[in-house]
Amino acid sequence: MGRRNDHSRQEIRDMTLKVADKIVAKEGLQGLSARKIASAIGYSVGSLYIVFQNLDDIILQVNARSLDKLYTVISKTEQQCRQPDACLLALGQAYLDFAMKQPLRWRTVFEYQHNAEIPNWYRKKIFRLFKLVEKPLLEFMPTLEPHLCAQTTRALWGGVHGICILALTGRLEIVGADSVQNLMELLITNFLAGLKTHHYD
Amino acid sequence: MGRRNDHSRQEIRDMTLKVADKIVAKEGLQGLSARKIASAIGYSVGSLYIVFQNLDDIILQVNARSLDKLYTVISKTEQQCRQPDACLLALGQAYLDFAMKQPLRWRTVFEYQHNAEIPNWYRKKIFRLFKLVEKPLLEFMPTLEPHLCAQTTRALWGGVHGICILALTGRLEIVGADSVQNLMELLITNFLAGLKTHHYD
DNA sequence: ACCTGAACACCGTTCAAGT
DNA sequence: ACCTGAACACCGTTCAAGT
Repeated sequence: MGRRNDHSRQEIRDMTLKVADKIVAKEGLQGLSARKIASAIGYSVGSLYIVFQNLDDIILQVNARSLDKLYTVISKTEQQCRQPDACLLALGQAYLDFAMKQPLRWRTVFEYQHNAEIPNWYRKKIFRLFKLVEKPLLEFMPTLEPHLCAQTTRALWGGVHGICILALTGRLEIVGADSVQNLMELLITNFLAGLKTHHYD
Repeated sequence: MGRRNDHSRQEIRDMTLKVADKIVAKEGLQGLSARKIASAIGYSVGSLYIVFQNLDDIILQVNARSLDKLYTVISKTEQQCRQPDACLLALGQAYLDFAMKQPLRWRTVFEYQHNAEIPNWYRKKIFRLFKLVEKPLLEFMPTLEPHLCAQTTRALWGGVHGICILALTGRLEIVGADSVQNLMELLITNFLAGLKTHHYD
């Protein structure tokens, strides 16, 4: 056995990630295994460990692709709206929409606990997402100092995220919430209305 | 082998849950396995499946105990405060505090995806928690109709929950949030201030 | 009747061995 | 040099067989 040279290392990487991405999207983290990926790309399990460090590494790459998809959706939303408060609401709804349409992909991004440290190129993908929210928030509250603006954005994101994850994991259903979109609107509009009452000068 | 009769079924149940609860608290879901529980209680794996349906069943029981612990903490908090807005903030902080002190237990409650349907006795444990939040919220907004009060409570819970889960999974750190408690206060106080601006009559 | 533990169908990861 | 697949140490769940 051995010595096929059918594909370059880069080609094996690409095939692996394509297959892993598909499995995560269709079956989630639970459905992903090194053996399954290997058989799908026509190589042995061992080969994966030549090209990637481990499964953790592969999942990080898949999650990076998911963040890119999310960025595409979120930045389109940000470009389409004018008024800052409507924009923030639309961004929250777009985040929810992405989570609902790609539930397994989205959950993998947030539920998988990476063992290795998160590399900088990955962190950058997160930060540029935040910038898309900080911008309309600053328009909404022009006197907000940068640091408070950043923290307020993170608080709002936390809230929006919580409603998404509870919806996806069926917890909102259990609890008798009638519409996720409704809860999202309640959270965002009340939060923004509350922010306005401060009118920092 | 077989026929020991050292313990009644109920005793085996109790031992199992005690051990499972300890493992979940110390090692989380990942550390929990039927084989590990079995060896800890001195019975074979097969015995667990005589007394419980499967691991799913065992985890549900463990999560029920966690909800009881949470209820104890939350109800104490609710009793100690007078002003409704301060109370709601304190409840959010108590929820966060529980999550931070029992991270693995708390995460198991929310991250484990049960295969079987959630039984009614378990749902009741959730509803009585909500009542502890709906009460001060109604005091804060006395004119809120019951249904909107329930939905508003769920929206606020979603928000609070999101900040907790992002904190526990290290996502807030990655994102450069400086203090979870800070974010929690930002979220709750702004949400409540926003609610007040509606003054439904 | 009660309990066991081998069996089945899986895991992630490694590394000696084959071409 | 490149790749394999058996090996190791695990999984959840079942069920024939032993006392």
